[in-house]
Amino acid sequence: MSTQDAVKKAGLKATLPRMLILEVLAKTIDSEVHLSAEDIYKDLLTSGDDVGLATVYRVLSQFESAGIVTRHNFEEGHSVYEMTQDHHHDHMVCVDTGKTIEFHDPEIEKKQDDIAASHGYEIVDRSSVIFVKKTD
Amino acid sequence: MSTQDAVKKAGLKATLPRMLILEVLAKTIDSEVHLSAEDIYKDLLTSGDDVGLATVYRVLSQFESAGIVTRHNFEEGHSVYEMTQDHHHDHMVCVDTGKTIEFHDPEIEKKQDDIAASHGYEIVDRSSVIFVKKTD
DNA sequence: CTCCGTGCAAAAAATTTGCAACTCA
DNA sequence: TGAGTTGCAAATTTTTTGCACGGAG
Repeated sequence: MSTQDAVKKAGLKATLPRMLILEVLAKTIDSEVHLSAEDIYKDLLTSGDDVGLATVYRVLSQFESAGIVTRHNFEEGHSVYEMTQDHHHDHMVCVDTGKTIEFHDPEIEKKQDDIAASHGYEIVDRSSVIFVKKTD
Repeated sequence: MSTQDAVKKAGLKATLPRMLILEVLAKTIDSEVHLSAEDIYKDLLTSGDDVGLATVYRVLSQFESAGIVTRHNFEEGHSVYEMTQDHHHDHMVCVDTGKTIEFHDPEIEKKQDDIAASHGYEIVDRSSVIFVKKTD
């Protein structure tokens, strides 16, 4: 499914600002870098694309509702976003360098499912962040 | 160790505002409720204790550095705090009711340790939040 | 023409900071 | 006493909202 289709499927018009924002996010898909609204805004300005910051926030919010992007609140005073990927993954954040590493472990998820079930719940979303530092 | 000692050990004076803030947090230790700076501020005002909101923020920040309290960024636009407990635990947040359930699983932590180690890292902190809803 | 979307500016919400007054050790 | 603390107000930072204009069908 193209990004245009994904946007239309969400009941949103495939407008230029929206496509531009998706492009910026798409660039970081493999780099494990997560962008804030401000980051995306600046990136667009630098590229000569005049998109308002309010629009970036509005679009990200719409995309999040549509499941096109995922929002994270790691720890700073702002949210960061990434394009939603097929496979769920957790994050390892280096407290010294800020580097992010994504990982996935079926066993951990299975355990979490079991624990939720034992309390009468089912999981709708997960957010596991491990703060790490290089082993000396 | 008394709360006074904990504060002094952190190199902070055991002042009235600090003790009051700790008391408010202590009340919620068993309820699995997490308070925001604003919550604590209002609680104190209601009790007739005039502590400035800025002081609440400053003190919470100092307590967090000292390891006396733990800050969480579940998902809203603000942080919530709880007194640091001996045993690490993760959180299950009900998306419908906002209820929080704490749980702990050694196997999950072991797996996380292994994964971090395999990347050359060691874990300094964890934050796993599972968003759930009641099974139908 | 109508609706949806956008930019801009103002508003909110959350948190931090400067500074004079105050307090605990 | 005097370094550490506090309250208040002002400043920041992040995000949301109101509104008039603009573009696609």
